[in-house]
Amino acid sequence: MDELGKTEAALVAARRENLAALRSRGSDPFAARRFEVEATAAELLERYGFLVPGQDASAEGWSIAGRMLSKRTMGKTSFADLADRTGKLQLYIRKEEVGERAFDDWGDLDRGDLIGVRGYMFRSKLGEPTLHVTSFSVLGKALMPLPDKWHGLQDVEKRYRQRYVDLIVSPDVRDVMIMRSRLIAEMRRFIDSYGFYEVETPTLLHVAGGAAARPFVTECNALDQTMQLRIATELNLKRLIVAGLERFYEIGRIFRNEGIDTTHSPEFTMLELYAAYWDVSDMMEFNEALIAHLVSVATDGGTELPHGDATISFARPFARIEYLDAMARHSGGAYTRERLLDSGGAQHILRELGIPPSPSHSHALDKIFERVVEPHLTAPTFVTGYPVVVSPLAKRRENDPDIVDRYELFCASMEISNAFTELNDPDDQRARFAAQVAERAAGNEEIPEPDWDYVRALEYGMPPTAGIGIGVDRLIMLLTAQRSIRDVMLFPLQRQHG
RNA sequence: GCGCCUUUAGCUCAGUCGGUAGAGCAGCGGCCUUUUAAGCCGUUGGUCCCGGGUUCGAGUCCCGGAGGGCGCACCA
Repeated sequence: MDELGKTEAALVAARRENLAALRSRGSDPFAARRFEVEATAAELLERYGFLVPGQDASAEGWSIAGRMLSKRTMGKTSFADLADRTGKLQLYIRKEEVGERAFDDWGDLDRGDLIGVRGYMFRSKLGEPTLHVTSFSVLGKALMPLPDKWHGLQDVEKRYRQRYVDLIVSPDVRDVMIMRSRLIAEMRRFIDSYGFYEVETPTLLHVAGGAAARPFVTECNALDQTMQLRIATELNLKRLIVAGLERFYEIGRIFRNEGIDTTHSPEFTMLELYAAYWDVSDMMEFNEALIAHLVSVATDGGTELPHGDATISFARPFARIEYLDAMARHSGGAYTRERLLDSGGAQHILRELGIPPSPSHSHALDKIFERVVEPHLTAPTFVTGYPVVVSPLAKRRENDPDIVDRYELFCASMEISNAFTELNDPDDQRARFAAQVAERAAGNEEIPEPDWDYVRALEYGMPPTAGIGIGVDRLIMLLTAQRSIRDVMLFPLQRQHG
């Protein structure tokens, strides 16, 4: 634990004195067990919105609990702000009504203390709906001082490291986290309405596969074996397609041992969903409906999201463009199919762009796309038809075997989802894994070791299937207009210091 | 990994040309029966991120380091 500075120690000491005073009057904050909460702040504000200044509803008593965020005492009366999970409610208390002993307790309350109060609603002279307190109990004491009541917590590092403090004093942050929870619940509800099961698959794996990323490595003591944290849920989920579950999804934590920036976190939440007998076009319809629905929820029925100084429209249908057409369009026709689908041609384009050479054809294509096309994808856009070299798990097009039936949805220059018709031909899959072995041997550490049992699963027969992965955190960023992925995570990873 | 910015009281921030550290809030002591960043009077509180260096003298200048933010690189 960090040592306290002298000033801070004095503040804590003052609060401990108030704690002792409360205990001496039999009001030990830490002795409280439970409190019967009859209403929330939001409920009382809603219910008594009709009161006019000076009017009260003293016939109806309510109890409410929360944290006292400020106190304004004027001799024998006092106002305070009480915050619960739904918002803030002003409290009003008079010494002559609650008695000296209770009012002394009130005087020993510090900003941040937890209390339960009973009283009735009225509207104050200045028009604020307020609970007139007739009795209260102290339910917990804040020994540590809260940040500045006006400016709140501005220190970004402290906000992430002590998120509990940030959440106490920053309503905006709390609102984002609550909206995140609502949106994920809404995602589940929407998906469930299509008859999907929610499943959970292991995060600890012997070989992390299904994506290209460096894994976290750990030890399993009981097995005395090295394990990896999953980098995708894809392969296990498709085993469940083989198993016959047909429609299911997983919303789970994924771990990638790579860079950290405003759109990348080492652990993040991914939605992966699979539907037997769907193809990529079915998935695109579903994806578009899901996103449009979530935009509607986030904006109270709207179709536009704020993004920086602009707004982005999510009115359906979203834009659609073929991968190769997008490359051609944004290069003035210079990046042709022939050049892109040839490994040497792609490397040559990299040189033209001044990008260092890539270890593989697939890597080169991703670099080119990222540089040339992605910055233009502000409005929601489905980019369709990816080269097979960047899609080792997707099914080739019937009439164009160099291209797979896949799309990625981009928005605000971020990749939001990635979907394809799944490759279910075990021989083709085996061949593509074998090609990856070569790439891995050539030094691309992000290429996973092949999961040969997955190929064996395909040999039992997998129906035609479409699958999708959606980066939940990035989607929440979009829906809540946050510029950093850390701002949609409760406890973002920070370096340990000391 | 590279660049830019940043770190001063519990919190939010000033700190000039290098001259011995300031405000507001919070806290503490008063006054105050409808306030809301309550108000008024008084007052406590400092490892200026850490370590070196230059200097008579460093929060300030120089070097090194740490944490954080942003950008680049990296990142299916």
